[in-house]
Amino acid sequence: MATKPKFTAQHEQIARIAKALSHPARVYILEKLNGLQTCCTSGEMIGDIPIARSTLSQHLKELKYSGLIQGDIEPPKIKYCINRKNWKIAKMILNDFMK
Amino acid sequence: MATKPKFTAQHEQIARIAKALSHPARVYILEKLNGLQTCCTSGEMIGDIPIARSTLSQHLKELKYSGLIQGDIEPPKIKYCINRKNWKIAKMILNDFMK
DNA sequence: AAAACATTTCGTAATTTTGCGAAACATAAA
DNA sequence: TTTATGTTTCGCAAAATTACGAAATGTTTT
Repeated sequence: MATKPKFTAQHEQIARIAKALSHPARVYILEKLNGLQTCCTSGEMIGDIPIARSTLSQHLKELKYSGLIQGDIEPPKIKYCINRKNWKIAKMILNDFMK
Repeated sequence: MATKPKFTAQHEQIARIAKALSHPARVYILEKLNGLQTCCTSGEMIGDIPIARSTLSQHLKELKYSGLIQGDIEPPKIKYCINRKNWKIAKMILNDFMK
């Protein structure tokens, strides 16, 4: 019996991770938070990229939703950091896929 | 003088590669062509995924445009293969980014 | 020349993404 | 309590993505 095929959960997971990395602003954010080993406020990021504050905020929200970053509130600022656990998982999944 | 920042070429390159991987149909195609070490026609792929032939064709076109795959015409079929050179480059760039 | 085959292109629609400025929110300082 | 600071949410618009079926393309077989 020919059942209707679906995308596999694995393919969807890889696609979701890739999507998080699919915009230069998000690549910049992730690189800054991961590469420089620091947490960082949106105010410290906005000077480096050609988008409005509200747009940056949207990208941060998306990355938070993806689980790759997290935001720690330190009034009146919000310090964004890499979520090390999920970053490691994403790294393994992508590296394995690109083998 | 405060000049308007731009996204860097590197950030844009990473984003472009990630975008190619950001849809489950394209993940499936790349996995099939790379993982199974074979070339493959669109007719051989269509049975495995829940999209129309014309939509699959669009995704193939996008992957061709990204440089990650290539299509060799063998009338009346078209055999799609991984572009090993570009795949290797993409792999290095992504792995380095995810370090 | 007609029919069959494999695939793409076209036209179009629905949805998602990206972007901005204005307004709102929350906290701290004056 | 007003003002200042840092950031997000809202409302909206423009652009890009995803999707489909129908028609077109190019090739081989009959």
